[in-house]
Amino acid sequence: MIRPEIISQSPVFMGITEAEITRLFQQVHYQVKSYGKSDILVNAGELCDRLIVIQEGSVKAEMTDYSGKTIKIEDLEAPFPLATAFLFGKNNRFPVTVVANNEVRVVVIPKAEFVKLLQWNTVILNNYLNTISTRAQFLSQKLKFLSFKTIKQKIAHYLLEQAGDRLAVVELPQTQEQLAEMFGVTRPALARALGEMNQEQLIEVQRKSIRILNKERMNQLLNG
Amino acid sequence: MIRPEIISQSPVFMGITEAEITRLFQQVHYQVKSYGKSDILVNAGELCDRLIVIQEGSVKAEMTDYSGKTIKIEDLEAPFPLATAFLFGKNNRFPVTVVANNEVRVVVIPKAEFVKLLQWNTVILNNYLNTISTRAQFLSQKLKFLSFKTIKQKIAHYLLEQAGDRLAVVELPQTQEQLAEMFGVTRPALARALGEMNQEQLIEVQRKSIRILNKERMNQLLNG
DNA sequence: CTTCATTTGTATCAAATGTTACAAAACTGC
DNA sequence: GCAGTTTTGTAACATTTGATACAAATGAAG
Repeated sequence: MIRPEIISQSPVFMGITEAEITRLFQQVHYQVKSYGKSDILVNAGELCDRLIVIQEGSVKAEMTDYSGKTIKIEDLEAPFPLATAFLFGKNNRFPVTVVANNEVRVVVIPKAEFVKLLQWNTVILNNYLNTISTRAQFLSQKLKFLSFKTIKQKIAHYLLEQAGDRLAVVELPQTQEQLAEMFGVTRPALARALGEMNQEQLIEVQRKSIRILNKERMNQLLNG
Repeated sequence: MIRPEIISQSPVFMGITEAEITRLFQQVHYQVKSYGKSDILVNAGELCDRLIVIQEGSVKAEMTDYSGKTIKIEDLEAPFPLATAFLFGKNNRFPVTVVANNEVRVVVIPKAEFVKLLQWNTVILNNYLNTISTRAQFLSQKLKFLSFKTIKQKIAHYLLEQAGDRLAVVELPQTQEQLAEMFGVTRPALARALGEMNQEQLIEVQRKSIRILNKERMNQLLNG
């Protein structure tokens, strides 16, 4: 029923041999469920009391707004787990409705059984802790980034972070277009801000190559 | 050395009897360390490979900016744990420097030992998972809120959330001043946005009482 | 009711950014 | 080198919001 060769590729079960997975799953209760295209796997608001791992096919997560319209949030495919971030915590309800994109087969492990796996197997425990911790760290980073109001602040933060303690020339690894999207601003606005910082002798812009001229004043931008 | 009556109040060890805590701590390696006022417990950037629980006193978390100036981030006191969010995950380094505010005594549990505790004791495991999951959910919420660009969007989101499926009149539980701060905008800007939405027949504002007139168009604000 | 403090509504101006458009520069494949 | 595409620089204008100020409305205390 379960396919260890796929499960073992899932972030939560990574690093576990197929044999070990087979053995572990013999000792917990779980279900393998199949869905056809457009079937609903999970309704938004439903209690998240089980871990769902996609074994075959792909699903999409949709969010329903207050007027009832649905918006697609993301696609997930085998071997990824669903909503690892909502198995625990205060508000452990699915924030999204999950719909099958095609023929889908999933493994459903009740929360209590999954806790057993976490306690039995250090690798699974570490994998799971790493997964949600990494997510929290990612969100935290993103939040910090958004806390900077002006574009110049975002640029300053980004450049100082990229530069670290090393040399003062930062090579942009992306186009300004992509950077602008990361910053959540328009491309001309980003170019304008870069241009102004250039004039203010904060940085020296030469296409993708940016030299930091004044770390001190860059910081003042961020704090004072 | 450890004080079970304090540790048992810590979020991670909540729900465990003092006797059980004493027993558990006999089976893991840990240290109790003391610090004087202004001593540094942890330097930013240091590997976060241990759980630190404050047993007595209080500490402050400071962040050092790129020019070397330090900014206070938050205060933490007994019986709270330090940096639970950074024990696991990809980037498990302390993001802040931790400094003692006064005479401080902490319990330090190496990561590997803490993993043992998680595997031995379901309550600790659940507490810890709940702690970091709740944090991730909180961050996720906050991020969603910040993703709304205009003040009107923030108002629409807030009102629709408050209203839920129930009646269409929302009583503001705070002053506009406080609401404005929550939204990260100035008070006059909030009042202006409310006034405009009033004119546009989206809502009917009467001081702290706001009636939602058109849910459909409120949603259009959020999405399209 | 009167007086004072708080809260709310409104106006004006400046700053920052979005929107749109276009040209210059750099890159790509030939 | 050349033609076409992508990327970048720049401009003009509209929109949104911040900053500041002040008046009107409300609420609280006497």
